[in-house]
Amino acid sequence: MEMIIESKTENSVTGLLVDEGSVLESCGIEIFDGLPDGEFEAIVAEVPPISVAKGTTFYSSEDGPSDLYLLRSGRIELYRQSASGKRLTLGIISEGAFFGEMSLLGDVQTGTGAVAYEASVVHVMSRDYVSALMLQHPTVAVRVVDVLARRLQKARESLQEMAFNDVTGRVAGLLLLLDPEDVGFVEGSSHQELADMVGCLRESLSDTLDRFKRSGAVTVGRKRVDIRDRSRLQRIVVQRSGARS
Amino acid sequence: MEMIIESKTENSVTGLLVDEGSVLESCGIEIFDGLPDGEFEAIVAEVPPISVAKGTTFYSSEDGPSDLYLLRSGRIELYRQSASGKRLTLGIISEGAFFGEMSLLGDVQTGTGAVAYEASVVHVMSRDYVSALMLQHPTVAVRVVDVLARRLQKARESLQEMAFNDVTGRVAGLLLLLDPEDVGFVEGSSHQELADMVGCLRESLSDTLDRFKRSGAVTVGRKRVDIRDRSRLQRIVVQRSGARS
DNA sequence: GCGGTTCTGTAGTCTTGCATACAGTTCGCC
DNA sequence: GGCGAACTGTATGCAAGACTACAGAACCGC
Repeated sequence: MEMIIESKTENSVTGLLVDEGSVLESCGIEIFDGLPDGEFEAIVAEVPPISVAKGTTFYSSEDGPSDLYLLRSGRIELYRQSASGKRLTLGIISEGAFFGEMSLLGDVQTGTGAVAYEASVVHVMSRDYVSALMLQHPTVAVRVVDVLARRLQKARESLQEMAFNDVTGRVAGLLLLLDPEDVGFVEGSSHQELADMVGCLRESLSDTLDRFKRSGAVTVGRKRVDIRDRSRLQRIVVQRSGARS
Repeated sequence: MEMIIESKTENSVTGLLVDEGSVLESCGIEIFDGLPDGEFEAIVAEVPPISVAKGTTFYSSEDGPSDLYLLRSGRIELYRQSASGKRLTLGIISEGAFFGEMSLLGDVQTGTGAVAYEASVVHVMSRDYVSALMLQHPTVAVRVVDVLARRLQKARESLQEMAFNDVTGRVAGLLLLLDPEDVGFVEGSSHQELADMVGCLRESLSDTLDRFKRSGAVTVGRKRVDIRDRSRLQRIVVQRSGARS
């Protein structure tokens, strides 16, 4: 259900992952950070950047990824889709992060899709290239471990939320997560997209938002939700997580 | 919801993880396999094995893990628990695998618990020790990446199943997964435990099993389910995965 | 064998959210 | 400015499953 957001002021409730790799240092790629000067450039020289238009599919449900992708700029949506067309957004990968990690495994797993959420630039690296890289630069391997451990953590949190919270609680958590910095609003996502993140129907989501609106917790606009009473949303999340009675 | 099973004849439907690290080679620890002779012994000498009784808690929901654990023998249950006491089994770690990987991250995340499912023996390694180890032996790091990528994959499959399948479909998938070798039965788990794996009430699970029984797909005994018609269960899984109509 | 404990069967109520079906609205494009 | 597409509001039936509440059955230890 939940996307998996990774951000500094992180909300552990939903486990959504957005803005992954937001803390960038020297080279702008999370797993290559801290390499000796010049190394990064040498590595990247081997795999020239490729620009893709919004909507480009990197791999889809039928064929899993066979490469690892480094996102140089733009945003990528990771998702799963059911036979009947229902979609579940697993996460949004943003600048500096990688995706397609299943390709690191010998046996390519099918099931996940990745599509460009907006125009993006990526480096494409083969499984073998990445393996060699990690063996040669242990710090890179350690960084990858770090990122994967974090994503696993988030995925399990999502699982937990899916298991314990009802739609109301999940939506409340999502809103808090999509506005971690407390900017006061969430913009750019349609109800359908939000629904895909929490794993419910669009109608159920609209309905839930409407209830939030009537209770004064939020205000809704087209592709926009303004958070009026953050603490109320927080209370909803707590109440709905496991204490159904 | 789903446990995460890792086994050779793997069932991609549920994404359950059981029998992780079942393919063991030289040293018996998945991440240390393939090290030069003597290296493994040297590493382990630093962290003597510790025996724990069944039911021992390694870390609980309140305080996340601060160490990495290598399971030498026995089985460990990873779980999450809600405020109201509902439990969700994330996975069963078995011989040769590690757990507590969140400790590899700087910020210790809370939420997951780990408890000995049976009498077990573990090595306990500090975060720093593991980091140093990975830097010194890149092959170890690469192995860890491999395992984490696989677990992430499984966790996302569980998420997907949780989002798209109803309880009936999930239970069918669970049974198939708990009997990957087609032994013909699943033994040793109470209805409560099975329910914790699929993320539903015990009553709902009993009910579902009963329906399976009446349809001739299974036979149920105390802590035992015999699978009579495997293909029927498979059909149920497919039908229920996304095509609710 | 007895008593407690753990496990399983059953039943009934009630809420949630899916499925379906439209109507209205805003937006972008021509 | 108008048309079509994408987005949002609303309503209704309906089934799944949570929650509650017991009762019987199998096991365990003494």
